[in-house]
Amino acid sequence: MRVSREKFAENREKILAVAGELFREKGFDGIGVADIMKAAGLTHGGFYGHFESKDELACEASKAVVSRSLERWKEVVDGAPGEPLDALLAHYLSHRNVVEHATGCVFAALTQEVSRHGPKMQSTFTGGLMGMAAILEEITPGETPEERRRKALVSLSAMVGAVILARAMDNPELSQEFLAATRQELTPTPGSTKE
Amino acid sequence: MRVSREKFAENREKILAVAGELFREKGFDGIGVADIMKAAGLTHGGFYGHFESKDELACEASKAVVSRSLERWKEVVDGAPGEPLDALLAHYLSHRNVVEHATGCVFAALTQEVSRHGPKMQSTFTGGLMGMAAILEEITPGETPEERRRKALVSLSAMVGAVILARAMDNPELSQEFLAATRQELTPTPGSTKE
DNA sequence: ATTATCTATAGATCTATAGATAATGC
DNA sequence: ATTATCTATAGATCTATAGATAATGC
Repeated sequence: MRVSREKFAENREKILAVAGELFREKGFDGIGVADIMKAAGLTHGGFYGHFESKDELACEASKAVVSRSLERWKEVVDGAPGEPLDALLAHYLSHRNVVEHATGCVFAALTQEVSRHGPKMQSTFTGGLMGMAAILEEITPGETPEERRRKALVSLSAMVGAVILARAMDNPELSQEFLAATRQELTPTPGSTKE
Repeated sequence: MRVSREKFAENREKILAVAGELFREKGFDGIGVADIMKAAGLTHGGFYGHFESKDELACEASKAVVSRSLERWKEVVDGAPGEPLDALLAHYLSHRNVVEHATGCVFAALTQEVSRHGPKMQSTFTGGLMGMAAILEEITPGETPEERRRKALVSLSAMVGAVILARAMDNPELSQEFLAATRQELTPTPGSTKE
């Protein structure tokens, strides 16, 4: 039951896409190769023609999702009608990003597992997070580059942290409170350089 | 090879202590019952005399670690020579908390897995995080209770977020930069109510 | 007699591979 | 002939249990 070269490449992309969602939803250790392949509409055994191991899939799928996430941030910032930082905060600190684990922020879903998965995974996440920090630096007010860099790292920590904590809450009001508080505190006061 | 009532209780505590460390180090799905029992110096089969299931152990071990973590925060705040918030930031945003996963902050280690482990686990983490937010509220400057509550939730998000992101970095300088930036930005400017 | 622990194992699940199958592309 | 996928399975690991063992505590 061989398929064409083109279909082969298509199947690989499908596996990556499905894995990107299932890993975010259930964690790297929470989903197996067989179930990923089933979700992709393929058989378990076919997997090893595409990837050497589950670990390689985890790295490739993460790289793809991190990369797409960074592009999305750039789109939001570039397409913002008003203040880019306001648009980014509204985009990221959303109800959707709290409840939709499979398609939500990869950093809010998988960062805690990264240090357990070796240097390749760490460098993928480091690259992604530094890309996001660079975007924040550009749109964050501050008197010096150092101050903007500092605020960018703290905003990034607070944004990802707020979504992670919001996801752990046992009631939606508290989740919402984390989002609203973070959005308000990270929004610069107009007419003031000091936050 | 029965042991005394007292030793039985001691064994249970040992299992909880060892599980608390191994879960933080390897994640709930990254360590098995057999290895936890071996680390506690007991046999695999003996486990089910102490706990009904691995899930019950995960809940009990989390509850214990969360509770101890909250007590530690209170100690740090109550025993601070100067500003309590400075002491808490120094305590939490430390190199130790980035590299020592097994004995470091349980929220920085396991929060992302909480939503996948049912309502009992969620309520344990919610309770712990709300306790920490309450401590922060008391020591955070602000003109109204609402402002202090808001700042407490954002500080908590930024603190936990910074440690989580610092742990994912592939080089120690960036880890340190997350800690230093967060510590500096969350420290209130003296003589100003507005941060 | 009760009970905490141990040995041994059932049954499920997971990663990875071997060999068969069948369609592609030279 | 090559190669992408499928079926089937090996081998490891994991949770949970059954039954034996031996020390405690009435």
